[in-house]
Amino acid sequence: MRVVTSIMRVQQLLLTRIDGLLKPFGLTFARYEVLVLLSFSRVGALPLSTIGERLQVHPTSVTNAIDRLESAGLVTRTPDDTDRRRTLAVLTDQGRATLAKATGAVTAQQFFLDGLTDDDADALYRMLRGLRFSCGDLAAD
Amino acid sequence: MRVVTSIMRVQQLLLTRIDGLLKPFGLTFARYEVLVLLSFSRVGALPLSTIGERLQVHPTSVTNAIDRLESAGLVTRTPDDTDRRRTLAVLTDQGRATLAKATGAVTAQQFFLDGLTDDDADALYRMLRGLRFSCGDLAAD
DNA sequence: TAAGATTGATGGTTCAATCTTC
DNA sequence: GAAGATTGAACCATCAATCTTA
Repeated sequence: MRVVTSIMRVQQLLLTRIDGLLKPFGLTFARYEVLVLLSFSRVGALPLSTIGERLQVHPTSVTNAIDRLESAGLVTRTPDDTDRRRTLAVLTDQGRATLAKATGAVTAQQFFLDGLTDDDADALYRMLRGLRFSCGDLAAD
Repeated sequence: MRVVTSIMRVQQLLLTRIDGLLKPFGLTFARYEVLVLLSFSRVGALPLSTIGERLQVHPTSVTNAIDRLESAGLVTRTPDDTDRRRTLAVLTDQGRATLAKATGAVTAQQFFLDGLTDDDADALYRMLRGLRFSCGDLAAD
């Protein structure tokens, strides 16, 4: 049970820390993840439903994130002609540029340097992945 | 970086799962933690500021949680005579009873049985604790 | 009927500002 | 002035209900 509360605390600490790093770019971690996902899709465009599946979040969260990214000019909404129920989120040039800068700021920080070695980080990742599976998370990074 | 996103996912999965277990008792994990903390204090009463420090959350979160716990009749607010700036949250008999039932429901679940051994869980806890320290969390459970 | 997206509601967190009391 | 608690605002997450389209 103490493991559970520890995960909650660490998540909170990491989130506020990362959000602080992303704030100068007008981003939060949630929106940053969307940009990263779009940049991985080499077309730079993805249906909102796909974004929700990959990030394991509710459709409402995707709509909210895209709303704000669109307001900031980092993403545009485009109808999908093959299936007109779908809406595509398209990464703009400005979105790609700010993503590059934001990634630089995030990766410049070393969150684990003080406490963990590379081997420990790897072991930690594998245990967390095991937890995700046992909680019913089918998506593996 | 994948460790960070994994922590976020696991936290989300665990939270929705635990919240689901606590819902029949009219509780959430945040409010459950407050009740647990109060029950540990053998007087069953704690200043709101102390609750915030122990749980590492903002004063606003404590006010919010106590508001709802008080509405449910699980806690009462009492002024502190020694320092009248402070407000004491007092665990009621009903609060103690629902806490007992809720704890039974939570501990009946084994979140890690599928994926982790006891040794792994212990190693996981120690690594998470290391992360907390390197993030500036001085409170150790 | 079902899938994709949106809106409105609720609960959680934080911050900024305020009010009372030390 | 500083500490403790509260209020109002902002953001992120969920669910329930709705609307359009397959």
